[in-house]
Amino acid sequence: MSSYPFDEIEKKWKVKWEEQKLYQTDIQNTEKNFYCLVMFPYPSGDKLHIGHWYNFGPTDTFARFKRMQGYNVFEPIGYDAFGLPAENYAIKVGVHPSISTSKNIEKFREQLKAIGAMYDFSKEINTSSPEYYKWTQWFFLMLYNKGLAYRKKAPVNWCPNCQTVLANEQVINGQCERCDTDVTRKDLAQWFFKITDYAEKLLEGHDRIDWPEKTITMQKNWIGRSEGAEISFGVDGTDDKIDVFTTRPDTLFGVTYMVLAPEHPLVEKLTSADNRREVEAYIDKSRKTSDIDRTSTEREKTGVFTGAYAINPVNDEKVPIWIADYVLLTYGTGCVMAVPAHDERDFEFARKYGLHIREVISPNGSPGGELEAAYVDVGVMINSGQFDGLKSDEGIDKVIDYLEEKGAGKRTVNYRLRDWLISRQRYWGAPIPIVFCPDCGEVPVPMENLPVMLPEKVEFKGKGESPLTTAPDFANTTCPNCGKKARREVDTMDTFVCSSWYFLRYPTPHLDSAAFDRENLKNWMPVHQYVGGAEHAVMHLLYARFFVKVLHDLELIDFDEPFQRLFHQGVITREGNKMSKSRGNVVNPDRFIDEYGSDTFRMYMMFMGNYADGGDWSDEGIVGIHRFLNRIWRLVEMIDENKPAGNEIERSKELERIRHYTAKMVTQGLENFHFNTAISRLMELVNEMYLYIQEVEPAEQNISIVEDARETLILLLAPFAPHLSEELWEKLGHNDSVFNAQYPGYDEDKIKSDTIPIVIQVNGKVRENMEAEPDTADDEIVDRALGLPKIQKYTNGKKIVKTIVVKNKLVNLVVR
RNA sequence: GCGAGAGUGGCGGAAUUGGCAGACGCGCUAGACUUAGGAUCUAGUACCUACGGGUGUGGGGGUUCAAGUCCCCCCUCUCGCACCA
Repeated sequence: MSSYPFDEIEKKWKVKWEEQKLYQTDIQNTEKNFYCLVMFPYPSGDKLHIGHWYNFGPTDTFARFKRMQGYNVFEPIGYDAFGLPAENYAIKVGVHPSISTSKNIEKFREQLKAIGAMYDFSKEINTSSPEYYKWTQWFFLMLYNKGLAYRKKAPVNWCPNCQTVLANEQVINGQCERCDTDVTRKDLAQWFFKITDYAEKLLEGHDRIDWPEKTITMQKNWIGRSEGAEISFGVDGTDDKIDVFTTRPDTLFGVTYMVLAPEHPLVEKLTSADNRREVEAYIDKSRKTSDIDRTSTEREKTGVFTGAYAINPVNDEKVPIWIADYVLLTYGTGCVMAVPAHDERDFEFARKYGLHIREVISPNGSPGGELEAAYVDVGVMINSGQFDGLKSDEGIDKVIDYLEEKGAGKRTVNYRLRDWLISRQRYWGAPIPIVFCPDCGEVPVPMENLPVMLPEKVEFKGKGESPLTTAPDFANTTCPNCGKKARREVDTMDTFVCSSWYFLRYPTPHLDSAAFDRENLKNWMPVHQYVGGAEHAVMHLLYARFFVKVLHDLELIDFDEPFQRLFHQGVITREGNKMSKSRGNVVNPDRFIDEYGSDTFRMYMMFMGNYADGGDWSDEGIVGIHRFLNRIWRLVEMIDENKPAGNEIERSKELERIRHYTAKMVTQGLENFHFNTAISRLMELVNEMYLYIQEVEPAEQNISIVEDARETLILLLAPFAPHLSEELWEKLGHNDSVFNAQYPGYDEDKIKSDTIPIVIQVNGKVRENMEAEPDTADDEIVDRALGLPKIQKYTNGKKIVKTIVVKNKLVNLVVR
């Protein structure tokens, strides 16, 4: 295929842009700033894959568009460089993570440059550099000092493959988010961030950000706010209390038994001698059951009786206390009051074990006899003492009021969200700046001693203990408080901690007096446009919001949401299948960049389909875009070689109309990330220009319209195909970069044509078309339509019962 | 199981305050140019047709002058949640 010299052009402009420092953003600028951000990559040993390109290429097109619209655009890039692959590589091959990581970053940087994006490489970030992780540690201490970081022993998620603990968010369907290994439980002392304190603020902020509805819903569900009451049950024959959380206090009179999670601390104490063996066997069994099995809704519920009884505070009734593994220790108080008549799970359980079922909510106010299934909807309270006859939804409040009066319960809000477990038993992460002193206990490393440097010399064994234990110089230290011998914390931080604040660092990546520059961030934050994968909805995107809200509460920043507008790119498939190494259907970008150039490659990705939906890659499809760019290249040449020299008006009208229409549609398309249709409109403009220069002799061609169309085309193309457009712009005689040029506007009046095609239907079927002037009166349109021979064929001898006119669009004649 | 989204030519995909279904591209067909062309330019391309038309947006019903678009039922796929008391 003959081709424009893309190789030469792309090389030429990459060098020129770098020489001119075209993309170094003036960070001190205060007006019309635009912060356009992509989720920074993990620099793996592999090259940039197509998913990176799909995230970065189209986003750069958007950023360039904003720049040409006159914004001072900041488009930074960096490396989320701490993480497991580098460490696993060290275990396998013996290359130190710091070496492999810096090598990978070098490679990545070269690849990123191939995209031809406006990255300001002078603002690059590397989360694994001490210059950066010093401030990650500072964040830890800040949270620690505010009581938002704490250490506690708890049953935690353990990935046997990664040999480390995981946060709840990082367990997907009972499997490790990274490697899909089944996660197990371990009792370990671990560090947590108190994100639960921010549940309410995280929910409130959702109303003020322009994010995909789906992502907001996922966060809301993850936080899982529910309103209800905490109710205190006595334990028969003891002074113990069992607190339960319920959203249905209106069903309190229907409680016929209680269920505790098997791991609940009270179980040991409550269990009677007669039941002990059975209870212990059950606890043992449920410990061995994996979480995936335990939380499967398919599985039949099991449980055992403890031999103890609880006292219902509203009616002093004695009800048996059971344990069952469908009750989760981690939600609410770890126990539930069971109301089998009005809860499906309790109903199933009661049926199986022959427990009593008492109806207390009736659909119509009268008892319904034996229930076939749990009735969970609103109804009228019955068998509920003084509350009988109340509508159950009103009863909720009344019952809580009564309990509060009696001191047996209170109104509460419960959340599904758990605190964020941030410690990891791995080497390649930011060390947690804490020292354990035999006398002083847990002591934070003083801020001025940061960073706590990762030791170089450690053993990589992958044994489930932090490799930092193998560095005596690191692990053994002195207490910052009393100076005695002490031990350092050897766990490192979850890499999601590093990525929770990187966007604050980009404008001032080398600042050594603070993590970020508060005054400067006033000009840049919140990020105006953030683009990245949807898989981070309840991980990175929730953590980053948490960090920003904490900083805002501490009055260290002046905004409380990090990302104003968020967009998730879709996933690229091949022949309808996800790309994966195991399938062997991965597209290697390099091959296509060699063959067609990076302009073609990035533009084809945008043309494949809707950006939010992803698209299906086709080795053949890409030639369409390559042809299109060639067609533009030739078009510009052809116009140069046969210069228009006339001013004809008739034929050029349509060209002029399309030029303005295209500018409008491309502008709107880019604003909304509709790259694919924007490119289609550009193609239409090119097609029309070809027709014009072929149908009209150069001597007749309207100079100003052709020149304007050509210039507009290049300007509109520039965000999509930056190298080619820059070259063509230069060819047109411009000295300055096309990216310093102004984005073309359009004239609405010129988009309107003199006549509009009107569709004529008879009984809803299209029978004829005609041209009419815009806004022609309805009567006239109908008269003209009735006069057309083809229409008369359908109306002759028939009665017109109704006429519908849609202005400037169609006429429908209903005949009988 | 629950929730959300999607299903349109041979292919990727356009078009939803209801108003010509299939923009744009791939592929295919024809013509032009050409020594040649897997380059380029132009035109055509949903299906059926006794050439009058008729039928078509996963399937079946409905509302309407008019339905890919709205309503009801069903099928398939994708994503999210999965005993959250």
